[in-house]
Amino acid sequence: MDVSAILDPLNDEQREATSAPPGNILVLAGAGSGKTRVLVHRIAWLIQVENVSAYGILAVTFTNKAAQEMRQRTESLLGIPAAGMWVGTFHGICHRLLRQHWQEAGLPQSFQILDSQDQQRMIKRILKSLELDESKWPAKQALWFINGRKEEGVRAEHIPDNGDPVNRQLVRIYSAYQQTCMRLGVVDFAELLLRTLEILRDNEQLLTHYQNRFRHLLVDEFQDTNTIQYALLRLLAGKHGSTFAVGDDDQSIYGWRGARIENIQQFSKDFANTQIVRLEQNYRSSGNILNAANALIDNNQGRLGKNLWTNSGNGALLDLYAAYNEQDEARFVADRIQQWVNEGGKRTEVAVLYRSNAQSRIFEETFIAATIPYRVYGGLRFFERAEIKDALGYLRLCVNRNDDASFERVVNQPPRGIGERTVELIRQHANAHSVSYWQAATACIETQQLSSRAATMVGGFLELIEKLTKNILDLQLYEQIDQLLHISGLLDHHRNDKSEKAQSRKENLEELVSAARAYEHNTEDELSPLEAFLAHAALEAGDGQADAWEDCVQMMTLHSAKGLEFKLVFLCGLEEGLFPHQMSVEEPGRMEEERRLCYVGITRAEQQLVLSYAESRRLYGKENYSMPSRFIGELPRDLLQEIRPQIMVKQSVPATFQASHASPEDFNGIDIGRRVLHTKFGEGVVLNCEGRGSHARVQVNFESAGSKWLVLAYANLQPL
DNA sequence: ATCGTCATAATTTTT
DNA sequence: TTATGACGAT
Repeated sequence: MDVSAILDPLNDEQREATSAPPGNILVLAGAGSGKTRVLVHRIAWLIQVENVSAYGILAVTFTNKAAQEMRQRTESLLGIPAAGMWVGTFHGICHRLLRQHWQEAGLPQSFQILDSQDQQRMIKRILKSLELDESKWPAKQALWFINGRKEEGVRAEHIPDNGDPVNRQLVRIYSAYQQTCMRLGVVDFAELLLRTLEILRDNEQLLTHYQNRFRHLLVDEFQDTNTIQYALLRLLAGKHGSTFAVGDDDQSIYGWRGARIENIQQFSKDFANTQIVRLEQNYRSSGNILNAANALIDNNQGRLGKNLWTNSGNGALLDLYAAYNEQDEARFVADRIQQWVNEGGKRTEVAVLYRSNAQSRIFEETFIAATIPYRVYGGLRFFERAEIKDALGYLRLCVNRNDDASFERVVNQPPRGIGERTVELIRQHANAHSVSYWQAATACIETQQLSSRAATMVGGFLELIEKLTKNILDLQLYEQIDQLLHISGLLDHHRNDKSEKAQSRKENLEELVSAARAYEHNTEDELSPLEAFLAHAALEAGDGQADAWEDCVQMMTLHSAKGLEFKLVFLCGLEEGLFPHQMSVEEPGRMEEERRLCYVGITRAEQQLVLSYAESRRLYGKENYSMPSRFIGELPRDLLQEIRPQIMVKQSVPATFQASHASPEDFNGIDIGRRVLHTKFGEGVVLNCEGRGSHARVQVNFESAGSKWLVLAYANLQPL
């Protein structure tokens, strides 16, 4: 057996983890320490050295992308497809189990999946039917409550009445929501996990079967597991399974949505004879960047403890830019990017990271003005777009007449004269008789509860769906969707609209047909291709933008940057209240997560990290002045290089002394009467100056452009 | 049924 | 500031 291909590319610690005897292993893998590599090599080791059948391996990740990558890299290392191995997200794997055991789970065979949008709409309907005031009972809060309880494995009937009327009402909503889901045959994301846990827990035979099958569990991003995912792992591992968990407590940034960093500490208590391996050698960032990250995260309590190191040298210092305002910050970043490109760098190697999405706007505007191509991550994904959801709504209705969410969505889309009044009648009938909208609509027509006009329209819609169902019965998946788009009138609806939006909607619909054509149906399960495609659409929302291939700067939130790396990283908006975010400052325990988020941001950088903050920032229409983020102060001074074009800030002078005259050193040779050169306005003479630090401004009389006040910090004036 | 106006709220996001 | 949703007017 030649194991050199598996072990040779690894360092000692990676090798230790990879080749450990089967058993429970916890790998604490620091940022950039090769955690995916260890997972992949471990799988190869199990198969090639321990003679484990691929059939006995279950590998779990959090994103579809990570799952794909793991499968791909495993197969390319093995040189053969790892047939029979299960690799997927928790949700994907639970979905697969529920499809196979829908009867045990008490689900209809063709159950549908609600994404969070669907779920929220559904909760809104429930709130209405319970006659609750939406301003007093926001759907979001109910959604949060329901998902939170489900992720803890708690059903509505398990929640004790603690006398709190708010709690009581929320439980009532939870209960009504759950009943409706069951009646309609739909499950939400959390339900996929909870239901799976329940059927395994309550069905000895089933549990034993899977425990025997999956003797080897591998988990990526273990620090992100929530209560139910952890419970699921324990259940599946049983007494005889081996669990190989890889994670980094310092990169746990999803506590706010239920991830429990404690799971990583708990692991060695719940999984017998756990061997712990630390991966601390970092292959990504230069020494200075790593030292900054280490120093920062050292401020957190209760860490498992890790210190990243590298043998690739210190590299450049970290840059820190104190911007005057957010525009100045964006301009500075744009300048540095152009400099990077001028020096031969690629734009794809550059990332602009920020705490909240709202910050992207000013960068976008600035980059457009500077003609810097960029790509913003986040936002609506392909299968979440309204027009795509409309089309899928029709298909779901074909598959499941009881899918009220879809019924309501498409009954008047495109508009066919079925107004709110008619829909409300159907809703009421459905609620009163506990039947689906489809059944209610049929009944309303029969009993002539609708006006003749409405009855005709609704009847027409029902027939349309029937006809559609028949028409597409024997077609290929992509033909089914193509038919649907034509028969439903969706395509025409968007075609008739000349607006730019409608144009792109039409293109998206066409893209949907292509997606269906490219979709490979796994014939293993009993689902029809259409049903499988619908599940795929819900479980894997697809990419945001498709145009990733142009060389452009990457812009994203810190959260979405996790797992990525870039040569040049800008970490922007480092201000108290923004990062760390105000909401985390106020809530106890959240500050450490903010710090981990900052740690994640720092460790994205390979060669150069540029930090920036703005002294004043416009937020929600108001000008805000804030202090530099505490995280800046937690970085070692000697790793930082402060960038302040031409001027020096004197911290010792109180702000109240910032009168109209500044001390000469603020202006570094640019004083009244001096001739200066400006890149845009050309030559001029300094007439006046005021302010200090990065607020310092000068009035220059330009020969061609006339007299202007300029902020010295970014005017980039050359004394002549 | 569609458009315009007003109030309101506003981290982070995958499945 | 802005986006979103609810409501009222054509």
